[in-house]
Amino acid sequence: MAKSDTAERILDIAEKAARTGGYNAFSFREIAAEIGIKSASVHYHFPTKEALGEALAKRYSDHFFSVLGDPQGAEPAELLKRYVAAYGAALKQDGLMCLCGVFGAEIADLPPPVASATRAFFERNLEWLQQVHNRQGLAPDAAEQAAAHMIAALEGAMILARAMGNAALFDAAVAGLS
Amino acid sequence: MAKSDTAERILDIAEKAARTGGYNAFSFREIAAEIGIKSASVHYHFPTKEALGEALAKRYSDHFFSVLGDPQGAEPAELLKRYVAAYGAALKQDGLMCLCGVFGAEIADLPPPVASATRAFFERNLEWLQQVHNRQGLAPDAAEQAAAHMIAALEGAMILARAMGNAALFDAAVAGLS
DNA sequence: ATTCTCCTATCTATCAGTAGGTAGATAGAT
DNA sequence: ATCTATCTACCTACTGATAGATAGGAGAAT
Repeated sequence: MAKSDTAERILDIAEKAARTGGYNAFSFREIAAEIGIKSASVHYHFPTKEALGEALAKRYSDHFFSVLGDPQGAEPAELLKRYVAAYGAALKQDGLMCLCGVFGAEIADLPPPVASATRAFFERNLEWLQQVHNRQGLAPDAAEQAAAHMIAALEGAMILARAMGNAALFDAAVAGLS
Repeated sequence: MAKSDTAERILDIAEKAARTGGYNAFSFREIAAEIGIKSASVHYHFPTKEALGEALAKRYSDHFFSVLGDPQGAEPAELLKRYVAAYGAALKQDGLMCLCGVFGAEIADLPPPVASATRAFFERNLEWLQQVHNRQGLAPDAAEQAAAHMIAALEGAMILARAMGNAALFDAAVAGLS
């Protein structure tokens, strides 16, 4: 196995906590307790908290884009529907925020490697969406605007829906997007 | 004076920290140190952290809506421009996130009174916008959708712009809104 | 086969730092 | 005298992190 089972479990537990309450919401002790090991053993897999945070953001980003697939693949309209659905699934299936949305909100207080991995997530989002919008015939400027707008609306819709405790608000907020 | 000068300074410092890194980013000790008093003295003005957090969200909300004014006042189009500008100012003048945007992202981990005050902010936003959209002739359902969409896009645009370290992305993301 | 060596993954025990919070004293103003 | 706002001094709980020990398995050398 490339990554040990324990390392994956650490990431799973940390991700859930981070997507609930941000970077300060997961701790080595709590993760360890949930797995049934000692906090020192968590440090064996991830030497520092920022290393764990960085791994978290990278894994989240990779999973996210593996779901979306190639922006040059399926029909643009289908890809955009898939994109909106991916955010909706994160909210409704997991019942959690987008990891990088939470990290993005507190980015100025994150350790540089974590902030950087978070930035990379949004950078990849912008690129992916711009490619899809280009295929729809939008000019580069318009494609960038449309991409930024979609990301913003989706991240914000998650916050709004969670803050109000009303998942239907997510759908209302993104109704016109795809 | 209704609120002592010290209490206002406490709120100012806490707000800045919270809008940078969330609820866990401000502490009684740091606030006290910045003012030049002891942390026990901060507890005199706000007995608990959740009381401070609640006061923070309420003051932020009140300031915000006092800037916006009466939704039945100026022309709807003008009000919407003002609404978008209020978010833009929070980002560009203060260089910070929307307080309730940050709190909203981590709402599931906030003490109930803070979560409640955060929810109230979004509730007020929805109501204010719905009134304005109603005046523009939108049906109730469409007005609610439009309101949710605007809030989402603006909160998300702040996150995106800050995460990417590029304030122009905010403008790009909200270009079509008002 | 047995022994030696190395690696993985965990443990115990501990550290310094910081968190929020409290009790009780005190100086100064009303 | 009382109230306001601060102080000193302390508590318990938790944070991330480290040092050093240990058990068990894998592979190589004898």
